[in-house]
Amino acid sequence: MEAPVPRRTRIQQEKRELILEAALDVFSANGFRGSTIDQIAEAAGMSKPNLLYYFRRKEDIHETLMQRLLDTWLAPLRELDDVGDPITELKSYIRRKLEMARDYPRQSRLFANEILQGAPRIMPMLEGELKNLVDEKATVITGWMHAGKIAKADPYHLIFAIWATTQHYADFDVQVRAVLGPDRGGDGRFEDAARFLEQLIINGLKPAT
Amino acid sequence: MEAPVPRRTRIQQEKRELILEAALDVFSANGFRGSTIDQIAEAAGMSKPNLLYYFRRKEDIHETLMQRLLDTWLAPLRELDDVGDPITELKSYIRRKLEMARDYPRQSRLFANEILQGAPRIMPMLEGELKNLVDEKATVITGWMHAGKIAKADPYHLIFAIWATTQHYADFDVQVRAVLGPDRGGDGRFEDAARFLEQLIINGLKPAT
DNA sequence: CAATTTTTTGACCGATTGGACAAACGTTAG
DNA sequence: CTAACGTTTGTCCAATCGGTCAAAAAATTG
Repeated sequence: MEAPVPRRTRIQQEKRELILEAALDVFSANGFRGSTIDQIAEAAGMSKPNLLYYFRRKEDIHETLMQRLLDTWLAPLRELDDVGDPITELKSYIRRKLEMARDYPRQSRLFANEILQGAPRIMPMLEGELKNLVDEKATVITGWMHAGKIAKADPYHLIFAIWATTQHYADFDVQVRAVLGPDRGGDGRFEDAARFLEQLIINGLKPAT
Repeated sequence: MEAPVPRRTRIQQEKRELILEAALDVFSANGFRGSTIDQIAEAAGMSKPNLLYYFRRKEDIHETLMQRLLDTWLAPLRELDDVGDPITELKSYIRRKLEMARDYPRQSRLFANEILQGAPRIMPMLEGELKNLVDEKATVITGWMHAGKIAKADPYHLIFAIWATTQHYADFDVQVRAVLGPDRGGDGRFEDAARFLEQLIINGLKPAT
């Protein structure tokens, strides 16, 4: 019996990483169907048959990419801590998500593309891993509300709102930049967004005294 | 010299509408490159050459769709009224946008797809028509802030936040439904979202007394 | 009715696509 | 050196794609 994922030599490891990096570029910019193996191969600096030596099918590349994505993508929410101060916790969750939109826009767009197409390849993960995590954190947030630390509101829609507003700066980047114009559309837009979102959400969740 | 857009007979009008309706289905679900003329033709109940008799190129269908989209898409923001009560105005803007996400999810996804791919076909509209409208409404909102009607905050990022949170329920629908589960993921989710978003944004913009 | 115009279709075309394959090349261990 | 193994590539293939075209069918006009 052989190991299910051989990947023996060091050169295989490296080339696979190279391909995944190139594929992230191509897939996030053109979607799965809009991307060709040739494009990925060229971006990775190798021939198409050579690429297919490391990943036998186009889908295999995408699948590997999506599996890694989910882990890093949910990391910020995982860190939301039960015992911390609610306001501080929410603030740093927003900040972490915004940093991910700034530093990993390709991953954000890859994810957005997948969901937009109806999540054909990761639906099980959404209904399993993702739902479980959100359920757990929603309970934490509800606890804060019952303790009077923050105003009462639907914790699920709160999480949706944080996802939507932060990922917006990666997924809709060209629109954000077009609207802000050349002056305000520069690097400062993430700082402005962070300030705005913290104010909005923290103020919006201030407990009625 | 002939008219630039003949479209003479009534049957041509009807068939073109039929095609556009089918294309909206297909494009919004698969993106531009992910959609084929055959798919659209089949969804419209006609043969491919017949479809190409009404639209000579695949791009022409998409372009027509995008042109119509922008108008209806910006209508809610256009209605944001200078002289109205700020809180009421913002509330009904949120509600209108959320209704569009509920009633026209295909249009929302078509738009999201286009922006995600870098807006190759509508960039001029973003930098022109869209930017002008947002600039105008941002001035209105800033006026409200200076008048002390709502708290001071960046009006552009406020508009982005409303766009992001409302469109999220169309663009990321499958994720929302997966997370909420079969119980809460039903038709009530838009009412819940409306309640939550109004509370969040209106509370978040309450002027410091 | 017949003549004309509009609509529809089957057959076809060149380009692109995902992928297969065997041969060539490179590397390493004996 | 040489045999074995890992890597790379040129060539090829079947399927699919967007789009053409001529001719049939249907509708319109006189």
